[in-house]
Amino acid sequence: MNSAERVRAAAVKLFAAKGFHGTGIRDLAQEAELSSATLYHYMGTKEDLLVEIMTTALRRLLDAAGKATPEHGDPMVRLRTLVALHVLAHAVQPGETRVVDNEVDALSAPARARVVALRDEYEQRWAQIIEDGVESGAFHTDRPAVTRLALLEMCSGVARWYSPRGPVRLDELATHYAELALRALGHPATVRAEDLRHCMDVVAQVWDLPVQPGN
Amino acid sequence: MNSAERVRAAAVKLFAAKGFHGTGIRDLAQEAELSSATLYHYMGTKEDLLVEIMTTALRRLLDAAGKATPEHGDPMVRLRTLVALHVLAHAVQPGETRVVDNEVDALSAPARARVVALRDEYEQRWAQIIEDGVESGAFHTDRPAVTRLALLEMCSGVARWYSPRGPVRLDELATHYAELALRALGHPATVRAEDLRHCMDVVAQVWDLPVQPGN
Amino acid sequence: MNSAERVRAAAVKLFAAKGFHGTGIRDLAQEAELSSATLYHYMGTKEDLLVEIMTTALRRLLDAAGKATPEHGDPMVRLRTLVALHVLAHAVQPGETRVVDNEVDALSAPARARVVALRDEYEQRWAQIIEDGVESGAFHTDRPAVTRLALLEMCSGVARWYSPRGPVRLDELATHYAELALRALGHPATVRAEDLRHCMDVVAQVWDLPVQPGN
Amino acid sequence: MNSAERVRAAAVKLFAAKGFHGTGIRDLAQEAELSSATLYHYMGTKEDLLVEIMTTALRRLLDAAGKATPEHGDPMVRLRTLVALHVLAHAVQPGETRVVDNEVDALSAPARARVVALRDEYEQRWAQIIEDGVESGAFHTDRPAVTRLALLEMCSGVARWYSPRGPVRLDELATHYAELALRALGHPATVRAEDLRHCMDVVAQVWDLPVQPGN
DNA sequence: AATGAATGAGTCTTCATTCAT
DNA sequence: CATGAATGAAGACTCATTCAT
Repeated sequence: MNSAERVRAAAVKLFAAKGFHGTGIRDLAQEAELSSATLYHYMGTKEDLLVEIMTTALRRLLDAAGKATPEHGDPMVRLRTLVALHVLAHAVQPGETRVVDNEVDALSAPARARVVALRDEYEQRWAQIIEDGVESGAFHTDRPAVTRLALLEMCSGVARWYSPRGPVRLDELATHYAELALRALGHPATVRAEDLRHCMDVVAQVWDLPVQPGN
Repeated sequence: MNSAERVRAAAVKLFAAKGFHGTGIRDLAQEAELSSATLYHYMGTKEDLLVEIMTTALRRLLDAAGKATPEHGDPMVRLRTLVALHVLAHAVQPGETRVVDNEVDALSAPARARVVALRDEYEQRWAQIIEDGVESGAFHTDRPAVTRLALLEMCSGVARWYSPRGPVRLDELATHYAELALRALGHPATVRAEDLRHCMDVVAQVWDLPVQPGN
Repeated sequence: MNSAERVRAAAVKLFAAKGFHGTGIRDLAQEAELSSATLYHYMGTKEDLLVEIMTTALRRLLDAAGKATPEHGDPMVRLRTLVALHVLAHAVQPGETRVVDNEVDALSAPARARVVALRDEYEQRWAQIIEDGVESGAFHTDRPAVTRLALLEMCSGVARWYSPRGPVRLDELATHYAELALRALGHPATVRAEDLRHCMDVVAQVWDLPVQPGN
Repeated sequence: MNSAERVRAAAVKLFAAKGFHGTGIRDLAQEAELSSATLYHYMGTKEDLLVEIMTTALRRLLDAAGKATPEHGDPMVRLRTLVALHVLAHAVQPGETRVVDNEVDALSAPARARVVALRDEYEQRWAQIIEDGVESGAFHTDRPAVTRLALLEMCSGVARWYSPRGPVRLDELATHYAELALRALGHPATVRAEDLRHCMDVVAQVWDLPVQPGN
């Protein structure tokens, strides 16, 4: 890992653990094993670093969502895929996603606008799928917007507690959440690991993970 | 509202909006309409203020949970009550709960230990009810711990988006979430507003809210 | 002299001696006998301090010019008065005027615009008098604009070398420069100290100087 | 223009425009289109660069003064020549002269001593000519030292406003200032462009300018 | 009860300069 | 000849906190 990567990794780790305002430039320097002046060879301002982390994470998520879920088709299939994708993304890069979820308020107005636009674009996918499913009679909920927010929060929460060293494998996690979401939407289907194979492949590709069968 | 209350309210608002580290003593003073020196008549250190806010919020939640849900009895009833309580608490005092959820890392070690102990005590109630429900056959989930965390995150998320000025009334919100939770646990029951009457009374009492029928 | 005044005096002294960029906040603090943090009770930013010094100095000069020289009347009388005023101002507050003359480039664009506007307003007085004198035949110069700039630079230069502890008294200085200027404009008049009495009174009043006869 | 020259030109431009302390090594590098590390192939320290610019400019001025004005002879002729030379030097290399005039305070003590010695040597020429003129009855002033300083400031000021793209040609400028100076010294002579021919030739030679008749 | 004044330690960031490549 | 990488010191400015009044 070179210096630039070390800086970025340090920022993700510390911003996630202590928050943007709780992380000093000296903390970053120490974590990246550089002097605080050298840090500035590899970054603009501290905020630039935050923006870069956030936009990269969100772009990857959007990219993965585009690759994993078709625009049209069975809402149940699309939803379970999107849920699995979201959960896996949060389990696989908990640092980045915690930063995205918690530090939006630390951004200056123009940067915040850009980040929020990306996030809204992503959430629109959820809204569309739920709407389609309700229309087709696959999903049952009398407050689709509330349900969408509830499911999003439920899935994002994974980043706050999941550990790959715990007893739950990634495919189990994804399967479980996909099923929770379908149940919450009043859909009777059961989700099996093989239903999410393509989704896991996309995740492995977008986030440069070694394919680990049974993970 | 007297000075001491204004300080507390300012802290809740700003800690929730900008984070503990993102909020300066001068911000607090301005929000509370006091000089920064005067602030120190009504508080100890900035961290003391944070600790007080967190422990008060958690104690109230525990208190309310004790009053609203019996130790034993039908797990379905207990769960829907606890979910409703949790959701209402987060909707009614979003500032406090966001602080509790987001700023634990800002605490020094000893203070953090105390706060986490309270939070664990509260979460243990969720664990117990889910365990009881699974044992009795009321709930169906093969990963009770995962499900518990998923539901908790889902319900806590309310503090991040709910607004009393939006189209969703509090009783609708509570009912909706209670039903989402039961569905996720594989329970067929439907939840109606009158099922949560007692719970709403407890909330109104514990958080000193005027009882607003139809809210 | 209270703290706020000490800060201002320190800034004038050091900005004049070492330039704005050459003066550190710590230099100011040391000169004002305050800690560098305490400095910020009495000022905004370092640039605010500079702007305040400049605008105050220019406003005083404009004020004095308004009081000492009539809008109309004999150009020779008006010119010798304005020259004397300018020279005295530069001799009496050399720090302020050196800052005004040398540090305009250190200002940010909006602040610079304001300061330059004041300076232009002042220089317009010179232009008007010279124009009037040329028109009336009192002055002779085939490049009034060049002559104006030459005289202004000549007079402003006083701030760079004059010392009240030297052999030249203030009234001698003013008389001498007034005569130099009239000669340069091809006017035969001789200037005597009593011609400048009113002008010196205005200076004493605008800059809060004790009236020192024979100075 | 090679790299070394580009560095020097960048320094003159930026030191003149923003001051020594207001100019960073990175500014110089950008202006010279080099990396900041490469800069150090062509210079010693930043201060060395400043000293070199100052001493070169002053040496040229001294050199030109030696070539243009005889040690003895008619004070009027010598003065008008020296004034013309000074004005032309300041008009032709305004950057260098502004640096010399404004940045002496930025020098360390030993460097300052050397630069000031050169400047004093040059000013001594002015003093000598004025003294000779007063003695011979050609000039009339009761404060020769004050007059000398006034004239020097007047002439040096040219560097602060003259532009070759304006309406005033160099020979006009020189003629005008020479006449202003003579008038200020009470001398009745009129100065014509051809009186300064030799002086302009010397300037063209010392500063490597293409001889542009009518400039 | 309230606050203006004060500050040491801290903030993020830039400085001029060096050096291995 | 050229430069990316590196840094200790310094830059301006803010921090949470205390205390005399």
